[in-house]
Amino acid sequence: MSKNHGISEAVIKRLPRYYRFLGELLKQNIERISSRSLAGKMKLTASQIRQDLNCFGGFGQQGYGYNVSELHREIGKILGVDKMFPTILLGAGNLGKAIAASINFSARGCNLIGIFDIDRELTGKVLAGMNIYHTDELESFCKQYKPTVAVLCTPKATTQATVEQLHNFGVTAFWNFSHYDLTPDYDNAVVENVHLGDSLQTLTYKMNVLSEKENI
Amino acid sequence: MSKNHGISEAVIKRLPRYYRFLGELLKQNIERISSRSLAGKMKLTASQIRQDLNCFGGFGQQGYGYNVSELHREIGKILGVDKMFPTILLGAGNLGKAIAASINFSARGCNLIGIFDIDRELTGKVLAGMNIYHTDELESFCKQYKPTVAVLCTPKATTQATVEQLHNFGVTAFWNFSHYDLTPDYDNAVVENVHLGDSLQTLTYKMNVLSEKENI
DNA sequence: TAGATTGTTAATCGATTAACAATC
DNA sequence: TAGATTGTTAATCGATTAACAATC
Repeated sequence: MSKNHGISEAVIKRLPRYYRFLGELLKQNIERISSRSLAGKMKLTASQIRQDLNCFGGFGQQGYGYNVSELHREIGKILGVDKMFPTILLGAGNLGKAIAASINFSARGCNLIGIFDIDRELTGKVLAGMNIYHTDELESFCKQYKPTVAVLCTPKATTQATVEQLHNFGVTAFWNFSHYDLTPDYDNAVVENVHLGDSLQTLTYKMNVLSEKENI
Repeated sequence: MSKNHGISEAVIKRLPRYYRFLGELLKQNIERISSRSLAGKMKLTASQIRQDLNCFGGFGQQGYGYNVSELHREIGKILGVDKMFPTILLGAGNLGKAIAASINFSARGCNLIGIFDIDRELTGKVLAGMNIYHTDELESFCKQYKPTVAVLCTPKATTQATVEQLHNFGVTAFWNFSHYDLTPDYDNAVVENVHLGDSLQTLTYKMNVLSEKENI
């Protein structure tokens, strides 16, 4: 796991949210904002916002606050929204299809260039404007197009092997939706595990607590 | 937001993962496990596991460790996997369809009983074995079936209004996939926001850090 | 009994919040 | 200049880790 230039995971997780809120303000033609007023909108503290932003530089100005469009641009740069990481998606099942169709990859520095599945029924069909390739073609595709990001919508059982293969082919970032918990042992790899089932269960846990409370 | 019986958010977020790993061990017919050995598998510390579990009770035994099937059952009970919260899904777009089809709701204490969309093109079609209803029927449906959990795959713009409406109809848990950040002002409501775009951006951030490091 | 491993208290570490001097 | 608000240091809070007595 990379050391993230010393920026804590907690701060990193908040960055995309800052970026979104600033984008909203920009749309509303709001020119400047204070940490206090942004904190109000985002349900954070002004202190935390100033601390977070100062991890990356002094974007504000005393007595004025932050220039919305400048701050938005700076955070965008930090997040790499202007990048074009060649990205592939593996597993064109229900979730894979939905992600290919509904995520705006290019607004997030990723360029989706290929979709793969083992099912020959799907191979050749079109999804999100691109052909679905058979997994057999993965190696030659990677050699030619050199993707660096992979979206994993693969079954639990095959994920680990797929990751090892992809890593050999030069993929270093894994957005993992499979039920397999990916903990990369490579130094030069980054992982983001998304486990939707776990997310639903934290909700049901809270729901249980809530309903117990009400039954008292 | 509910106070979760004093259990910290960090612990709650780890519970579903404990449950999954214990389920795996159970499948492998492993009878008992020590906090040390579980920590090795889950890449946590033994200390943390013992602390986490002791929030809910003394499930282990000195000198022995934890009985896998007992601990699995206990955590399942805490998460409420045996519940049957009536659940509805709003928005049968790409993501809504994928979630309806790919999430095992019943294994997580939820019983998906209805899918709704404003698009009359979709109304009447079948998804995940059930009819898609028009949003107009939401009120009468809620009065009859009293769902308590809602999955929101709705557009950003309509989410807040939908939540207010649903809350009036008795829905108290919201699994929110819309791009709108839900921060419920009700006491008797729980929310889990899932923002897939944000998740991808934390990955691209780390990818940027990684590629900068390599270019040194 | 001796060995193992928990439950739990104490120590450490990190993240959030508060305070305030610097400065626009 | 006076008022506002940042950047930054110090204080607080909470979560993780370490240690160890209790006990199976």
